[in-house]
Amino acid sequence: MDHRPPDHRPLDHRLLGRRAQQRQQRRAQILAAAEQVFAAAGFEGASMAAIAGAAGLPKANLHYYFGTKEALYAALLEELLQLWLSATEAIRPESEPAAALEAYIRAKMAWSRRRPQASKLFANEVLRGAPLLSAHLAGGLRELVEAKSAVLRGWMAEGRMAAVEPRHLFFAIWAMTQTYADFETQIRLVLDVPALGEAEFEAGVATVLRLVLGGLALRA
Amino acid sequence: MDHRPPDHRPLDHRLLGRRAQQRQQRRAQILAAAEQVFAAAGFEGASMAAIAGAAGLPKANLHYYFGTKEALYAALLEELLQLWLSATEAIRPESEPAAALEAYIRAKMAWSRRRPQASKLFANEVLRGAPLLSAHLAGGLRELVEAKSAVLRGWMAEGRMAAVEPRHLFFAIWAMTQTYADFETQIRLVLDVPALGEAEFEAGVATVLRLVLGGLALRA
DNA sequence: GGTTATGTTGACCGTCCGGTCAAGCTTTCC
DNA sequence: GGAAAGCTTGACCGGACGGTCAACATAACC
Repeated sequence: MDHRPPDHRPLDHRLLGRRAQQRQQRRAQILAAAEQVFAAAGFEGASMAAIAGAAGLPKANLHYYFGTKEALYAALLEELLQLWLSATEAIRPESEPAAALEAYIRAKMAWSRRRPQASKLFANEVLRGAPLLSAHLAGGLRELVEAKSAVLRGWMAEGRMAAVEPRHLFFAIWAMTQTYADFETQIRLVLDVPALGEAEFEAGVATVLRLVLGGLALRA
Repeated sequence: MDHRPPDHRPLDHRLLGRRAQQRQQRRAQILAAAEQVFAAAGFEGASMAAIAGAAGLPKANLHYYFGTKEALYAALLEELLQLWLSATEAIRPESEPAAALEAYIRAKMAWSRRRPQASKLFANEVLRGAPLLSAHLAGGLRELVEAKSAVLRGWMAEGRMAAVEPRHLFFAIWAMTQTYADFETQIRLVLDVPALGEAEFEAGVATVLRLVLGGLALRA
């Protein structure tokens, strides 16, 4: 039945990697399902059975790959934190302040639009006191904020933007942009629309840009 | 042993109300404990046994007063929603825009400082899609936002503040102020302080005021 | 081809949780 | 004083959940 030629390449990397490849695909499959279920139900509310169902795999298989529910959750969070941190790239000393902040705000808003579950998951974890993430928040995130705050302080010293406490400015931008993912339900109900679409995100971007750029005297 | 004089006032309201009084006190006692536990662990993560322990009562007693866990949670949410809504009182047509918005922002910030658990509880519910609150959000909250948005639109038409979409302005203010309660863990870790105190909230108020008032051209 | 390492899976287990209940206690009312 | 109504509580129940395991399947290696 099988007419493929015999394989004479026992050391071929494509063959050697077959298991590793499947292994990676399974992990990604489980993580994707876990993101949906954890975001919708929270850590406690989500069940391994529900995640297994969403992934189309038996429950015991998840335990084979990740050991425990908590380890699966932690793996997911670490993956998402990388995304979270990467959005600050626009803020560099040689950039124009207004353009850099606008790019940053647009990037965060786009993330809220495209990956709302990821944002919700993150919010949930922080809301609970970040039991699995506090080390990363106190480490990598803090360092990043310090570095980017130094850039903003430089711009302030040069008179290129109003003087504010940069870290609180970040808190404000994070809050305003992530609210369109985390509090999507509330925004949807207040606006009386079935779902947040292009128009709502455009209005959100416009509002956040006006407050941040206007508040920092970056636009007349 | 008991030398108190016999009670000749069978119709006295103070006596008639004794049970009702105790009943109300028990309810408040349970609700206060529930607020702590639900905020710390979320709806699914909280157990009736934990709430009972925090309240210093046997678990069966909670069920006597509230029936089910969900009913207890719903009773708590309704109570908190009233607090939430009452903060908008500062925004009235005859007020000065800058003063009204400043009072509103300070009120919301004060609430984040004094009742962080309540804010977290609310955030948790909305994050989950507001299964028990969507009716109130689509009803009372929406009406209130519409009414207050009309006030802001009036000010804009009179040229007393910059023209923005008022509902999105509310989303931004809610997000920025509540983040000091909901994301307190993250803010604490980034700022590298053991707890958010007077100084941190002052800096937060200053930042939010600058963005909102500056963004709306209400201060030079 | 045979042996070993790696994956897969249904069945099972101990624990915890929301909720119930019956028995007893306290207040109210006559 | 005594009956009725309301409140308190320890003990219990069924179900769901995280996690384990042994048996089996597949791929890798010699």
